[in-house]
Amino acid sequence: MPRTAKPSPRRPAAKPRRPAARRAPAEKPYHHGDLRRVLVDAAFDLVGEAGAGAVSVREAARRAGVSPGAPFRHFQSRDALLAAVAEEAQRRFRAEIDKALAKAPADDPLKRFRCLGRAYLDWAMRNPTHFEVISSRRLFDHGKSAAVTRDNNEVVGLTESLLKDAHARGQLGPSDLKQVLIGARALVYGFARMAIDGHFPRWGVAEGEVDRMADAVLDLFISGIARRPGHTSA
Amino acid sequence: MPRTAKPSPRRPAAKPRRPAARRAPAEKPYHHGDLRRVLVDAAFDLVGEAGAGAVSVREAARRAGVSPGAPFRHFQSRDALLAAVAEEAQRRFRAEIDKALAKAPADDPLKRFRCLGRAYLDWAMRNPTHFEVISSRRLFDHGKSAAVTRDNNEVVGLTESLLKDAHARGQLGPSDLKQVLIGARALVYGFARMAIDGHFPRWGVAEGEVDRMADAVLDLFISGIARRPGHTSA
DNA sequence: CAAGCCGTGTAATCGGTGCTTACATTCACA
DNA sequence: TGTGAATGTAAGCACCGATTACACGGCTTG
Repeated sequence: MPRTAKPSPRRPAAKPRRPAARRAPAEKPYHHGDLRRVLVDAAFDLVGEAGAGAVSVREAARRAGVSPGAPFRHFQSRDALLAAVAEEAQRRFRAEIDKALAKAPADDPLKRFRCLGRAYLDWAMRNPTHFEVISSRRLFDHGKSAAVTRDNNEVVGLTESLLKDAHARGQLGPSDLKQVLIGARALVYGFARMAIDGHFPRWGVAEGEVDRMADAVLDLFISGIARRPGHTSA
Repeated sequence: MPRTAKPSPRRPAAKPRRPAARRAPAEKPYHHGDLRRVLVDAAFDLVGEAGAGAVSVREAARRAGVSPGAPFRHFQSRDALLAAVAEEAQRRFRAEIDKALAKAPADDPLKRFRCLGRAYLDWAMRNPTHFEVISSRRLFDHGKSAAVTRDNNEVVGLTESLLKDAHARGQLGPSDLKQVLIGARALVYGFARMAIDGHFPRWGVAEGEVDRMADAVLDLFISGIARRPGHTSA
């Protein structure tokens, strides 16, 4: 695949490329300072600019100002490079989740639960291509990255424990917790993907409405699982 | 991309390219019978075998027994070929939806609504790669195919009208219909994508449980929007 | 029936891609 | 200070999408 056949912006060079180990930056040291890092950054940017499909080893090498074979010293394959990008994306995603939860009321699990969902949607809609990388396999094999897997499992555990806390406090109705967990996750993941995959226009949701709709749908779901007058909580 | 680097079966050639003009299809007529159809079928199979990424014009040509340039007489680009595959997939998807609705009780909109969701999930999980083709843009531009767009809009309209009917019959609670529509769609789409993208294992849902979980989640959502004792329906 | 247009196939070619191998350079450590 | 390991370059393979010039032959038309 011509990989969307970019005109290949190709930086005008001008890369000091680091203070050089000892003296005189000397134009172009044979060894790149931290090629691995630069390659991941370049690939990360490529994902942001045109999606995972736009990532090519050669383009990353071009942006790093290095020969086409060089990246293979650091990444066994294109997929490995993409996996590194996924790890970076997953790290940032996780950080935003944590930040949002830090701002949420510490003593209301159900509100924290909702806040988690909202933060998830916010990040996904603001970083659609990176979200896709960390979400859909086929773009890269999640099993290949222990870091992504671990981070993911932590988010799962976090979600689960918030739900359990809410249940313990009597905030939830009689529904099965696991079903609620999966339902919530499906709802949020589906909403994010609808946005990313461009489904909203044909479902009658205009660009500017998406944010409010996100809130409304979260509220709808939560009101559906919350304890209601007239029901016991178990 | 080596596009999964197939060993490239490559027919044993033997193309005398005989006159064979008049009768007896004999060996190999210069003109293929219906190359376009055969190419779409081949590409359709490729999607089923290894996903949309595995579709290459050359492989489709190989399977059709024609030269690599031949497909371009029928499809302007690889994307156009993929769009044709998407149309075929969308057609089959739509057919299954209609079939399922034909079996559903005609006088219970809410049950028909649930049945539609279940049929959606069934088809998606049985045809993950084709579902992905008709769902995520980036694989092909939905705007390029009027047929896919039309079919999609019909499904949207169908869903919407079922919901309206349910509301008119007092089967629903006081929630905003549009929010219910989007919530339902997000839930179902998200569930399907979780299955396709391999999320269920890390969310604690084993292979064999997915089907029951699908039912449970549908019920959970519907019970959340259905009219409940103690509430008026509007 | 013959002529020839034109749709549809082939062959050759171009540039882009992932990836490998052989070689060159430099760093870091003994 | 010398040397091996790490890391870059150069060249090249196979595959891909896409384009072009040319070959075939079914079809209409005179």
